[in-house]
Amino acid sequence: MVTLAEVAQHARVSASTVSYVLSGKRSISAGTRERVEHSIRELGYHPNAGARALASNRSNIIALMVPLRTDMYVPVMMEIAIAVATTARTHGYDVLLLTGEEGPDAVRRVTSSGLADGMILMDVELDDERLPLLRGGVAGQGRPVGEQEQPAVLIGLPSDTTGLTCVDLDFRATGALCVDHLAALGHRDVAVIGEAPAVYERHTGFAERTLQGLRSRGGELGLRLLHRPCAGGYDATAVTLARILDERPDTTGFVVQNESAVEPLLALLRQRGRAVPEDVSVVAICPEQVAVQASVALTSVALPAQEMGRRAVDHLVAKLEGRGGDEVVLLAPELTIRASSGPAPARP
Amino acid sequence: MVTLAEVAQHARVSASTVSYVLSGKRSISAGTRERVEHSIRELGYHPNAGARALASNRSNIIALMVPLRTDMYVPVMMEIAIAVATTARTHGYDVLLLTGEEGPDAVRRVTSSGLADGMILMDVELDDERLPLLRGGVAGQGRPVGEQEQPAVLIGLPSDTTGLTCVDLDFRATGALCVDHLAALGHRDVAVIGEAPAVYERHTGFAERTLQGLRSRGGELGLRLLHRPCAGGYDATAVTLARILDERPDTTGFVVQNESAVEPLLALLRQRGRAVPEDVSVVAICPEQVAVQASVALTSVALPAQEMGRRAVDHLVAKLEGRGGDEVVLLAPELTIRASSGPAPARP
DNA sequence: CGACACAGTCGAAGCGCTTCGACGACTATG
DNA sequence: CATAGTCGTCGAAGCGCTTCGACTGTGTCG
Repeated sequence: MVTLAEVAQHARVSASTVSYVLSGKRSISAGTRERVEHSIRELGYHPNAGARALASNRSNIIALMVPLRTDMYVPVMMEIAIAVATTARTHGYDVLLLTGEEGPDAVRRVTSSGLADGMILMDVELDDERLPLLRGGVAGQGRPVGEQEQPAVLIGLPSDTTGLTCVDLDFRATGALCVDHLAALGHRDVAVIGEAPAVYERHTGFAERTLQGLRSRGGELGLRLLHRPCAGGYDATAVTLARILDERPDTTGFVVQNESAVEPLLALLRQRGRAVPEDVSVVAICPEQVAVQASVALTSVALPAQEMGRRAVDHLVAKLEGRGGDEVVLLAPELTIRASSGPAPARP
Repeated sequence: MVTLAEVAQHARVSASTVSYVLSGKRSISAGTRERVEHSIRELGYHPNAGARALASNRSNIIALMVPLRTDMYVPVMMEIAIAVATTARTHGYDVLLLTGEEGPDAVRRVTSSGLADGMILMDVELDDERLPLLRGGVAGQGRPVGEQEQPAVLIGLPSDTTGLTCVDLDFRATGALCVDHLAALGHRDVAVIGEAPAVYERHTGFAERTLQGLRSRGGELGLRLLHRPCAGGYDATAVTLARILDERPDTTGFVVQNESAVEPLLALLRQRGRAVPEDVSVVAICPEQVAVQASVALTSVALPAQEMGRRAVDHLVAKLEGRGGDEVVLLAPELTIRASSGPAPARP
């Protein structure tokens, strides 16, 4: 193992000089810098992470807490995780992968052991038990003794965002956008095939916010909106669709939020002789890829997974460097019109 | 921040005693142990990771290198990653998430900075460029100067496994198992819908090995086997299926390896009036969940993602603790019969 | 032309932990 | 009863790095 001292010796300078060449925190003459850099390359030196963390009190590691359950949006999670990892690298950080399993304990462990400099949390619930540990110092509202603030960014939006930095798609606007589109095409009866019931029971923000957006805009536009949670998969979707058409036979518009209900829905509609988009229109909220690869290319609002991962890291790094404070970033949804939506059929 | 020294002071013992209580490397009297543990709890002490890594030369971190591309098997990757993370925690390790992006450099960086104690690599190619850095000391075959061995476990199987520890599903046996099943049901013309062409071009081991298994057993049993790569998604699958039925109209058995071709295939067969399983049988190689949720519950060989993640960690930890050496672990495939396969229809 | 700023370098302290050797107090052994 | 061994504890020496203050030499200004 090559150490700083060996590099220093090889370059005939002191250890501190090598350190300053590496960090750039003091000016170094061009000649010295070159000699040192040459020695570093020649010896294949890599600074020891532990020593660095100990001395500088920064680990250059970001913790990423992913949900343990794999019941939803797995590809989206993965995409976010990968975007986080690659973006972090461009800032010189590595990413530590935590699962939700440990819950708040993980936050405490990582914070107080100095394992990570900051953390990014995915799949935040509306009233997440980890939040108290993360909130910035709010005036007159100290944290429990011995707990210090951990710079953090949430991907998702809890109900109370004070002292928190959050990045998320604007799901309210997303819901509104879907409704707008269908209403503009003349649809009056719209069904919403939502996430699995468990997702609502957990009070996952995005699902509820989408619904709010759908409902409030739907109300404004005078649509008849029917929302049904759906576990996804073929059988569950079949049941959900049957119930919907039973209750509201005139339904001509569908908004689907559960990506694992998308393909089953299309197949079922086909089976029932309802052509897409001639008889019914379908708008999905799902990753681009799912929309494009579906058996009917789907009009959809994309889930900008990469963008969210990138933004989360950028904000966290800004915080770590003392720039920028708490902030809620809501990404504007974009609707892409594809082949699954069209004018509502003429009323009989 | 609470330090070891403060705990020691609080418990009225020396710092080293606290350290030994924590590590258990020397015997401690029950009374002292209790006092120390009490102080630790009371002060909310968490050892500083950097200091620990520096002094002990072990970081208690495992690096997990996931493929950058998200073109295949994303849920499987995610499941493996989560299994790795949770299993690692049970051994007292955390997991560092690396993307394939940096390639061999990431291996070098992590190795020589002491960031991680060992690594797990996913999506290994047959002749992966990272392998030379990982191979154990093979007799008479030293590593380049300055490179030291990094304890590693691969998930996947390269062509040359000398000096390597690998964990994978036995894809050869998997292929054979699929063919066996179809042959036993009387199918003579079997088509294989494989992974995307790019996967074969990269020489990803599992795809080629599955094919070998299919072909060799198919040959023994006298089947007519037709293999076609398929990018997945509806359109690509439609093209692939059309070609297959064009070339071999008598095809009654399908083996599908690309999970994103599964649902499209079922829809397309339905459309062409070929009933599953009455007219054609389908066997899939995919995660359990996909098989169960499909529009026809699929007879399948499951991809044991969790199992692979767990095993990889267990083996790596064993290595790190000096137990066990290089080894290739091939998990035996298991075929679950569901609704998508049945006796071949009588010949006209 | 002396005082002063500043760039460039060094030495040393110290980050919080592990671990080695030492040492006193006991217990077993012949 | 002397000797060896064992158990439980301590002190001190680092691990490899960052960073602070100090020092030297050069250029600048009044």
